[in-house]
Amino acid sequence: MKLKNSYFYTLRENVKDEDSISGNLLARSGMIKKNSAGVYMYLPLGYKVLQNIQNIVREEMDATGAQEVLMPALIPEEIYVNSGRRAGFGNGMFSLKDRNLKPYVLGPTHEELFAMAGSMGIHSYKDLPFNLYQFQTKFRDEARPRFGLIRVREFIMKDAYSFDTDLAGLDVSYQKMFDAYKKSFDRMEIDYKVVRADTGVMGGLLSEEFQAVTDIGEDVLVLCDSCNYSSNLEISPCPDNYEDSTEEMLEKELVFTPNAKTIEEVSEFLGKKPTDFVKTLIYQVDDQVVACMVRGNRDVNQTKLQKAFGATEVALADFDTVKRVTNANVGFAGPIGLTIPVIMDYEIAHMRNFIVGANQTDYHYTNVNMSDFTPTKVMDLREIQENDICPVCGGKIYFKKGIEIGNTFKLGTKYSEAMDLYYTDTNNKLQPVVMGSYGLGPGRVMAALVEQKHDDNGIIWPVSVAPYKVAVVIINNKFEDQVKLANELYDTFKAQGIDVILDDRDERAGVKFKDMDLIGVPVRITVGKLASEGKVEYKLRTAQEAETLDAQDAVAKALELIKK
RNA sequence: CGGGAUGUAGCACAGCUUGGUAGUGCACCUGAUUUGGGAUCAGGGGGUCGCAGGUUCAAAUCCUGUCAUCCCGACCA
Repeated sequence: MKLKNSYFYTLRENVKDEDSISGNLLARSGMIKKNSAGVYMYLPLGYKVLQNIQNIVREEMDATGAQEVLMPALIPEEIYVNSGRRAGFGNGMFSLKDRNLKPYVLGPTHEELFAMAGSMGIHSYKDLPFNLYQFQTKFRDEARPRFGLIRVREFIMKDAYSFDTDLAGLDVSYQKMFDAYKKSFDRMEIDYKVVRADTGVMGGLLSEEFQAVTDIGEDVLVLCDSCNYSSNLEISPCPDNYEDSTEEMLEKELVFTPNAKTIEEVSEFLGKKPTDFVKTLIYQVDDQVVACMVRGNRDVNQTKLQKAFGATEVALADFDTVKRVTNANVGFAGPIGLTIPVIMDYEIAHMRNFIVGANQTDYHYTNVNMSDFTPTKVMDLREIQENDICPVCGGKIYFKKGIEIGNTFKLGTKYSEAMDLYYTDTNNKLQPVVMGSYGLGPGRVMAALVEQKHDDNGIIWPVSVAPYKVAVVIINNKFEDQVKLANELYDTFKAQGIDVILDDRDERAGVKFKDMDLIGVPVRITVGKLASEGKVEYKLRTAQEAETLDAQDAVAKALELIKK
């Protein structure tokens, strides 16, 4: 691309409505432009990056033998109603009506359509296995889009679906996809972790997430410092290996704790530690109201709660509900005398003489023991914390933040049964097809890469995804030897099939350097004063200093790096 | 969906309290001087001040409504 007659712009200042580093750098470098909340234009440079990412993924998908298709975004609502997922998505789906008032939705994910497509090609076990994938625009009406390309409402997703006769076949197909994901992310040089995750709305047997490690990530990754345990915080179990308290059990006592609602306030008032308390939190679990007990320094893991009840929605109960079930203001709930189900974390069974709310405004009970109440259910309810013991090896747990860039699911037969996707086995019996689904978000990869790889001057793209691999910069257009040599270098790279920029704008050198740094071109070749001697400067985006080389050597060096 | 804030030129903002010819920086155009890390000077173009009502002789400014965007929270395969 010769810049002089191309669409190219950069912004010198941050834009107001981008909150993240990546959102700002991508906007400032003219790669993306926000169009409405969570909806973006991909401009030429940005679209090239996106395509480079997609092409890597496409190559790895094709290498597994998967076949590319393209599904519609506009889908009759009844398809999701029939599969039972319409309610689950709720307001997360964009819905609309056609001229005959028939309801449609914009697809947020495509298991149903792929199951339908699968049925066209599946009759007997001889038709299996195979794998279909697509790059296609998804629509999700996020409550709060944010962080540039990371949480958006319209985005391209690569989704793949495997079809097998049985679980053993699924394992093979799954592993192939899993490996293809690893290869793809490795080629993009992104820093990522694989974690076990909740299967959520997707359902199924197993879910693993590929998480790009960055501080603005919205997921918490649970990692172990001595083994390779890794899990999403949502599902990370806490082993029941607490030590039993050996305190002598005392008689429970009602104490006046005026205006002390939070654990901090009550512990200060009573001169106790948060670990001496048991929190009782009132949750709305679908239509039920339940009480959840965890130790004072712990938090309830809502995903665990949700799974225990097989619920679709879990949220802290509102003020009025709390008042109704506890007969007290928020902050004084406790297990004694409650008529709703009481779910208790099993750590509490090991405690003695703890403090709970008394279900009476401004009162708590001290010296409470297990003999004072009967929980409905005792289970692993709390959220794992840093420095906890690793559930696998006993090492120490630490957290990192991550952005989910890929997700692989072993779906099993959930969708095939819902969508009537059966095959005839060797005994002439109908069997449900066993499916897997595999998502990957190229836009998130793009944003995550910028979050991970940037400096004060701008983006630092890995060669594999950089929109242009080399920038040939003419210092001063008035000198014909510079213009001539730069054009020769440009043509040489072009002839090699390399994406190259010729910065032939009538700008000062400083402007060109700043721009090439901002957009993150990996190699810069500067054609300046020494052009008459056939010498140029060669500088990597990551390097501090440039080196002076013969033009041919600079080209050779660049080619070696790019074609590696 | 709850709480908070903001909408003025392509971008970032001032002006609003106390109504009276719409401004600054960057970007853009012309010219000159410059020319190796976001040049300087001079001149210039571009905005019905988010939108709709209302008050007023007069509204960017005051009032009402509405839409949009952002932040915090809830939610999120």
